[in-house]
Amino acid sequence: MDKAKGSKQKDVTIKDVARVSEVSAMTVSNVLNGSGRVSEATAARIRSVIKQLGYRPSVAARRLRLSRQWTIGMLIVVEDPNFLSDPFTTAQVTGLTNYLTANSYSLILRGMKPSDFRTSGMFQDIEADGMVALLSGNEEQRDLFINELANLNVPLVLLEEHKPRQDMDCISICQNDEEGGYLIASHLVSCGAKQMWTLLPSAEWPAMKARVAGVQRALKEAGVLAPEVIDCGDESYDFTYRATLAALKQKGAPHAIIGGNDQMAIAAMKACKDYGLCVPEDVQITGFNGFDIWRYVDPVLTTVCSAAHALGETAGKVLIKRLHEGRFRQDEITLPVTFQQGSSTFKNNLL
Amino acid sequence: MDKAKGSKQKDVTIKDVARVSEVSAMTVSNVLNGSGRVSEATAARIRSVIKQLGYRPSVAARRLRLSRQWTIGMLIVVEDPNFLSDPFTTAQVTGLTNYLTANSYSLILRGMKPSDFRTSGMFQDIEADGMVALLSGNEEQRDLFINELANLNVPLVLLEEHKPRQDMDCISICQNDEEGGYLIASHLVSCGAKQMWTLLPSAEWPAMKARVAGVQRALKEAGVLAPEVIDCGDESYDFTYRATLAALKQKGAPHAIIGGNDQMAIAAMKACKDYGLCVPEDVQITGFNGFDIWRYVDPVLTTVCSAAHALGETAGKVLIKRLHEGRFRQDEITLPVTFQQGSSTFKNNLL
DNA sequence: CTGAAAGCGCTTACAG
DNA sequence: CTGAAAGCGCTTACAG
Repeated sequence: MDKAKGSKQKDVTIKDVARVSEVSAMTVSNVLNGSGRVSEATAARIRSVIKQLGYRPSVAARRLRLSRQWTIGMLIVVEDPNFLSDPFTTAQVTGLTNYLTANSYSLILRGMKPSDFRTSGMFQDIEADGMVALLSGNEEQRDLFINELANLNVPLVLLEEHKPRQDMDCISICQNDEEGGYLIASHLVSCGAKQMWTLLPSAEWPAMKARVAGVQRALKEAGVLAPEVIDCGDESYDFTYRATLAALKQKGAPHAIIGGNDQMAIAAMKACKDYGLCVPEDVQITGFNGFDIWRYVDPVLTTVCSAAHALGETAGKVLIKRLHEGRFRQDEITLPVTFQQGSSTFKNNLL
Repeated sequence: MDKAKGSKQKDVTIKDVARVSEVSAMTVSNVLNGSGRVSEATAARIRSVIKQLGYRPSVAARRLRLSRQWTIGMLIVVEDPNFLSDPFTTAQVTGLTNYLTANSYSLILRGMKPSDFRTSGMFQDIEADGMVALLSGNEEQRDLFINELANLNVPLVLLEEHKPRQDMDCISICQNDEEGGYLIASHLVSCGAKQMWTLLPSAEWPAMKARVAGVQRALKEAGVLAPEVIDCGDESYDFTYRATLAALKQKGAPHAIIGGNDQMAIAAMKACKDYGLCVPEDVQITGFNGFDIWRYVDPVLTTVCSAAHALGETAGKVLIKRLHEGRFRQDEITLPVTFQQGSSTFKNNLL
């Protein structure tokens, strides 16, 4: 019955191999795991029986015995049900997965909306050796998820999010978004912009907040007006386009528009064009992230290249290290970002 | 020692709950699984002990006992190490993951290059109840992976790939790419195009091949010249841009360029502009897939909307059904695609 | 309504 | 160099 239900018909176990090889199960186990001493003759015989019988060890049994899963869970919390639509997210997932695969770990992937939070017990079916989380939503919502993850009692890596409490078995891996915002704004100031907008989604991303903070720092240093925040609702093309167009109509064009990410910048660029403005002559525009997409538009976007793949890879690296060493060595790791000049801003960059 | 290595300190087991509740372990199990009859008083007591002790059942133990994993594996084989960079891929992953999560299954994700194929035993660490695969590479390479997956002895779903052999416990889930190609080409013919190029990556995607076949069918029916295939090397922006520009210089502009997907069409559009051509006046351009990206460009791309999310969701649906029913009911499912008029082609569509 | 026993497939000490 | 025994944490018949 259970078999008919689609479970593996894994008929051959270590005992079968042992019987046919005329040894004990534990000798087979020793051959499999290289532990203990087994004569080469016996080992060779066992190996051939394994091949002949098509024996494959049960990882479920090994997991139970060793209480290790060789599995890392990744949770992505975003409003968009298509939770992988942002290339910044996918690059992190890819970086993590590639690292884990190379180190014989598996990745369990799960996406949720901030509002999907239920009371307790959400991830208990995952049973991983560690968790990696990429969260959006307001601080309260993110905290709920972080607490829930902490309840799992496994090491936790927070991507683009600060570690909330010292006593947690947790590390934070960020890129220097604040610096990125600073670079962008300094560049714009050096290009003569005095009045700027920042385009943000309503959903709170810690990364976006940091970018804005960097922008503000640069403008303050330069003695330029703080940027006006345009809330775009969600960060989709349509919403951003409409919000930008509405703002243009209401307030007239600023000197520069700082997109929360490349996609938003591109939507804003289209809105500017449709409003009759030339980029960069009438209004300069910048993005953030620097994936392939920034080149799809004309003029090519000035942006900041994110270390997304490296974020994911680093997450995997520190997590596996943590699993071996018993604790994280740091509370936070920050990866650098780099400024990328395009044609959507001027080039008389004084930096 | 093992604990220090980062395994869960799951100290409390079903036995602990049983002891504290003053019942046997199996009564606790009955409460947990709703099976068997337990008096409401006992059940309530046990539930409160569970909460108080923070007991969480071991899924590893349950898996071993039941020899079911509640896990589906997804394999993505692409040349690009950033194996989630194509939105067509991510939408399928998302569709699958969302469906699985809603049905209490987990998704294990793994990406590989076609050339990463090793001899046998590649996925044995995955131990899932079923596998879903999205493959690229030439037919021979894809066959290697399919065979390897078949060796796992679990039901297999092939996305955008035909089932190679009748006797496999396997189903193929495709969208009607051929029809999509047909719609695109018919549209272009109705818009006056007589000489066309198709832009393809060197890597073989079954989906792309089907699109070309549809294009050819339409042109043949219309008595128009078969399209010229421009091999772009890989499907990245840079490669496609350069290949298109080189072809323009060598052969002059065709009436229309049919991109293998939206990204390639956008790169080609940029190449045409840089070559001094107007779109669509001098050359019409079409994409394929219709994710948000097709709107990022100016003019907006004429394309075909793919059912990517539905492909992934359907994969999950038929797989879980198969797990319950013991066999797949069909060999293949084909989802429809829809034509999407943009401004990168004319609109005097006679269809 | 509740329990004692067996067993899922491994690996880890401990003997020999 | 090799093996018998115990146990990882569950659930499934089978009794009572």
